[in-house]
Amino acid sequence: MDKSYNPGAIEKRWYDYWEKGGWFSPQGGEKPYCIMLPPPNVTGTLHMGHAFQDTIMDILTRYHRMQGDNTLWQPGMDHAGIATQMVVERRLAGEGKHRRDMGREAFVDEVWKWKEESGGKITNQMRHLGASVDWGHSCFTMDEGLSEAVSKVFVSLHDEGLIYRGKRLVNWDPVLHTALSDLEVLSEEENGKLWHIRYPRRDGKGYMIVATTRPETMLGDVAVAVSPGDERYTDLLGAELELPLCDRYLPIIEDDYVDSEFGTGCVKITPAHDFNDYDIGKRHDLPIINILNDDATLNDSVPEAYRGLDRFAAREKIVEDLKAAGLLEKIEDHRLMIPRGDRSGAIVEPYLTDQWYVQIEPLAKPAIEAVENGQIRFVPENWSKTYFEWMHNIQDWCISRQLWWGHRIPAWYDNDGNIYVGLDEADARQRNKLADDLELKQDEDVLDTWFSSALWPFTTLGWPEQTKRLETFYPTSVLVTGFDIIFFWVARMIMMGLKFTGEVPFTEVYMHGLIRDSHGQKMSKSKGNVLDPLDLIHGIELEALVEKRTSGLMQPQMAPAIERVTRKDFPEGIPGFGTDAMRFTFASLATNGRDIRFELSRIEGYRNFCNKLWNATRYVLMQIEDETTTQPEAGDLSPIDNWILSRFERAVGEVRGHLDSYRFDLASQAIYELVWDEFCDWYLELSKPQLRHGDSATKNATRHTLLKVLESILRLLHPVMPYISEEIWQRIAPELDIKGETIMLQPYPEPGATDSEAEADIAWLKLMIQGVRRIRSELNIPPGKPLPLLLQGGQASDYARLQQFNDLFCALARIESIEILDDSSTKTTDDCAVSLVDKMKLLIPLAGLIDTAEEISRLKKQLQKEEIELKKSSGKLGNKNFVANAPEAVVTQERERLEAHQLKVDQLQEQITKMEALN
RNA sequence: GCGCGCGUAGCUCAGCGGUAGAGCACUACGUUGACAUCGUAGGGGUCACUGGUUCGAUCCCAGUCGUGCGCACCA
Repeated sequence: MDKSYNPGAIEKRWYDYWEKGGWFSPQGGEKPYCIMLPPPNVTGTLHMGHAFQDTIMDILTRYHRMQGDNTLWQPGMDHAGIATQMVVERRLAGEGKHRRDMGREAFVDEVWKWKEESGGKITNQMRHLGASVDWGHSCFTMDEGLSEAVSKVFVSLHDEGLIYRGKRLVNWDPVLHTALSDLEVLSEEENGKLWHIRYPRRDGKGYMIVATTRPETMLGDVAVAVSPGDERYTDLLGAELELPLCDRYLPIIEDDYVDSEFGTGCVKITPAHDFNDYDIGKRHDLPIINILNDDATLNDSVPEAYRGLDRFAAREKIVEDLKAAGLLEKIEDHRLMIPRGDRSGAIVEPYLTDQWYVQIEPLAKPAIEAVENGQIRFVPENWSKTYFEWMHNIQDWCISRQLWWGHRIPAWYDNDGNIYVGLDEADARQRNKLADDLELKQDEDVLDTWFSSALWPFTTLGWPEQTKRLETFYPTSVLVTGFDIIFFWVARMIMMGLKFTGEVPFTEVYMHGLIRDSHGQKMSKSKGNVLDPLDLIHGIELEALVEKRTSGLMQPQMAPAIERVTRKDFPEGIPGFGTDAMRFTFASLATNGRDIRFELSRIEGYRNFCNKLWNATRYVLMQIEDETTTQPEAGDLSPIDNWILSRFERAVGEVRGHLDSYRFDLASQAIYELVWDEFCDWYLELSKPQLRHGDSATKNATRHTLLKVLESILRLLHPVMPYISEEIWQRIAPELDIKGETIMLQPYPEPGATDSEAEADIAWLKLMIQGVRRIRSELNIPPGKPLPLLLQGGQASDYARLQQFNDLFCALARIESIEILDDSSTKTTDDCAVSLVDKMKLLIPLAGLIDTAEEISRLKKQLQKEEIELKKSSGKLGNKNFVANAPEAVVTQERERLEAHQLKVDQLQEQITKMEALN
């Protein structure tokens, strides 16, 4: 074995080996266990969030597979309508082409080509991550089968009246020329203005002043509203206003919506371009005047001077014209919420169009109940509140998108505009008994990507066919996802799952946090702080990293700032840490928190952990090299063997408990401590004198325990660190006559019996060794210098243990001789450094070694600490209420503490007095 | 406005009604044949603040301050 761990050298071959072995497919077994991969966008690449999520899913998958469950991790990808169409359009733009020139069919062909090219990147990344997904059944949302399922669901919902088509205001993205659902619109506060405009009274008796943030919409005004009972305006009711710049008159109406306190207390009403106004218009039966084209230029219903102008150019001109006409009262600065499309970033317009909707309330109700009654459990539990909050206020879902890439809406129109829905055109004709020669034209629009994603848990398993896979794995076990798509995806899967299968799609939802950079910033290409998981695995030079982060930016002017930060954060670039170190890092970061900061120091630490394990293995292999190691008799096992075996059993219980409760941070910590703090720091060190000086049975037992514990640790670790565990296991398992092609199908450790006696023994031994080491270190006695030791005041148990562990103790503490001082001893201990283990004093003669003054100051420091603790204890016990009310065990424990501290204080004082007398 | 979080060691975070923990960073010493990607020892915290409940609060409750996120919003 290499002297240090080199992930690059080992990771490659194992993934191929596993995949060729076919072990990623379900292996059978009584209990099914299934996780659906949240399908990544086929045209993207995996970012740190994906890698984190995939690590968690792979841990769960491997954990359950090793337990013998019939385990499936179902992979696949999403066609990501808008995002993908944008990517391909941008690529075409680079070649000077536009989709409108090439036509729908040719464009969609282009997208498929790109999909083939790009999709491979993600599978490649997942392979490097070690993801044990069932590649053989990988799905794509636009696959034939999944697409048929989409049509079937659409038709079925339509038959039930739960899908309808309607003309109403939607969020319109004027750059992408499509409708968006509420969720795809992000509103943020921005600087704007509030224009106060004079609307002249028709009777010539002055003005009413209305305030607006979007003056251009005045061209679509149909009324001015005031608050009912607003005394300023009561005399105006029934009067009319002239709409400036237009040849129209507006009624004055009263509506509760108006807040008389805000602005001037009157509101211009533009039903075609504002959601609130739309409602008011309906209440008052007002006309609706749409003034926009679908690219947000002004249409022909506005005065000629404004036609064809972009909405913002129109705004400027209108303000100028109002000013010229003396109708602009004032302009104020104003903060307001600006809605933007989440993909294009364009300001979204409320726009009157025909769209398809899902009537959501009937679907939401059972979905709410499923979480209320515990059929679905959120982890952490709190997320159910967010879920309920949204579900209780849910709005109908706009599912049509004016795009070319996606599932075409299965609806056809005749020349009179009648709508016929069916699985395909023939089905539509048949269902509606249409003549074969009736001309039909399919709806041009496609469905929201999330419509097909909502069906993912059952369509990937074969639905609507009642396949064996569907029967076996549905409902799935757990959904692992980020809270940012709880509405987009989680809620919709629950609704659709219940509707079409009658069962929940999953019984648990584990919501993980969001990976941020080391400064707590969300990672994004535009901020230039993204990390490619592969770069952490393989490493990347600084220059390449800078190039990667600054190329292809939407805002190229950000490049210098990005470069500066990158050079500061990664002055040396990124060394390759390997997949296992990265996975362990992700596991250790998977706390219940929402934000997760990713720092290089963390992954570096876990790379070192890999090296530690690697070298522990080297040690074990060196020990067994020229020996035959056999299963020892129980009686041959020494207390240190029984100790490490017992510690292992405890760790197994902890790790399993943490994995079962999705606490990957605690699980990885438990493994880390077992490997490093117990196995390496203590057992390996204790095994050395054992293997050097023990009899042959002891040596054999020690060798066997080294192998056994290491082999078991590898199985415990495998779900988190699949590569290094496999690599080492392949070398260790044969030594124990364990047969098996791979560690991934070996049984996951189950907790066995612990040995509290051995644990107590070794705890004592550790205290003894540490007592001596502390004296050495604090008095600057070289670690290698052998020392004589005097013992005083110990109990029978101390001396019994001493006898048993004499050699180990002397070896690890570097003690050359031990003398026990009984009460009759006259030997002076005045000039000894002292360390306390329970009631026993460990004394090291200082003659010629160091200055007694140093020892005195060292002892005084310890004394101070003990006195503080003593005071705490005696304070508690002095409180009558504490003694009377606290549980018996707590009081007893406190009394013992008091006694122990008192003893130490006495002993330390005594020693200080003696030593001071010497000076 | 409504909802959900967070504030613990220099940094990043666990913990949680009964002596404050980890990793990294820091200090001192150290090449004893697994490992310097290391070892040994050590320093470092009125657990944001104020009240309350309790024998006992970092933990439970109320409030304050700071901070983050989601949803809905007044033209």
